[in-house]
Amino acid sequence: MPYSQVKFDAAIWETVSNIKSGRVMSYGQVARIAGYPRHARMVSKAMGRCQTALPWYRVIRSNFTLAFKEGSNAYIKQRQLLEKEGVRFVNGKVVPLDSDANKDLDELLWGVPDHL
DNA sequence: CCCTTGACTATCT
DNA sequence: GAGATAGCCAAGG
Repeated sequence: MPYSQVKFDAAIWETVSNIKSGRVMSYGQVARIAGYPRHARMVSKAMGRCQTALPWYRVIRSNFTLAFKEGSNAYIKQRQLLEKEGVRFVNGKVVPLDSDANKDLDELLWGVPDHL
């Protein structure tokens, strides 16, 4: 089957639009779940082509950092949108939802890891 | 064709 | 843990 950008885009948009508020997913995960493994790099392209509203900001790197250059407009916008949904950041990295058990008191109270 | 470029990832040093 | 390296794959020059 030849690569169809139309079908690829549709699959990606579908997957991204299903990410629930306050949750995030990596580019690789989106690509894989959409049925296109190893197409992480293409996910951003597909999202850029989407004309309707899409929760693009819920897609981040596999290492829990944002894909845009830190300090850039896009980075700030994405971070604000995520924080508005309750996503917390520590050291520029998104805090996984169920990691509370692994965090010490200082980090829970102040959002600052002890080892700095 | 060959080469470069990414909103990427995994695996070394 | 920060770099370097090597895969990855579609687009565009």
